[in-house]
Amino acid sequence: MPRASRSFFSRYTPDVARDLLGCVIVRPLDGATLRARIVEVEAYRGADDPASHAYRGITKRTSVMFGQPGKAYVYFIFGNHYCLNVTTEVEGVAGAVLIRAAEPLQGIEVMQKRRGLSELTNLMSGPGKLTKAMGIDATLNGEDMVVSRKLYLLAGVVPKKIGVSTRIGVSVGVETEWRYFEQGSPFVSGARMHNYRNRAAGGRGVVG
DNA sequence: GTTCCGATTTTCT
DNA sequence: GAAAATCGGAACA
Repeated sequence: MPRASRSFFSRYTPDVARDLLGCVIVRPLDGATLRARIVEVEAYRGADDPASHAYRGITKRTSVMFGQPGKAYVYFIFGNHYCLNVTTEVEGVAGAVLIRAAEPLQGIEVMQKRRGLSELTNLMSGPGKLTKAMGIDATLNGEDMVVSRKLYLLAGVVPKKIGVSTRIGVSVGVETEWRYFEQGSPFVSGARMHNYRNRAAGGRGVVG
């Protein structure tokens, strides 16, 4: 499979998010090549999306979201965790897709060692877990995934059954259903029950 | 099984 | 100074 191209990312963010399902993250690390298939994502935009970091415009942190599409946007959260996004939309327009969960494919022993546990369904079932398993941190912020050798994406086949729901862990923009996941996959984020309870109960629809 | 809670630090107001 | 696109562990049932 070829890499996802610049034009793939240079589109309306929710569309890119949905099409990223089934794509493969590649991360050479510790003498191995880690690979994982994306099963859960969320879209974030700009001025029209109060849940987005870019809602209030360009800052030092969000400048990557306004730049060229196809770049890694990595940020640090809650004192412990990194989250991996890929930028979208044409240059000058804010957008990014948060990679929330993936299915381990290759380099599994390295991931297990990094995470300190062996259960496959718990290795990358959440944005913080995924970055820890793949050794992704702030040094990769701004990395161009269209050409990088450290971190990139291979085009994949979008799953037949895609679930849609509201985004997890946000306190504003809670009614916007921009979370997409492979329905029935055991690798999606278990996401605390209380995150779903008053919302979309794990998704309600099939799109695509 | 579910629910609650604290860690820890960057970024922006 | 407050909030944050989270996680793992502890408590309880």
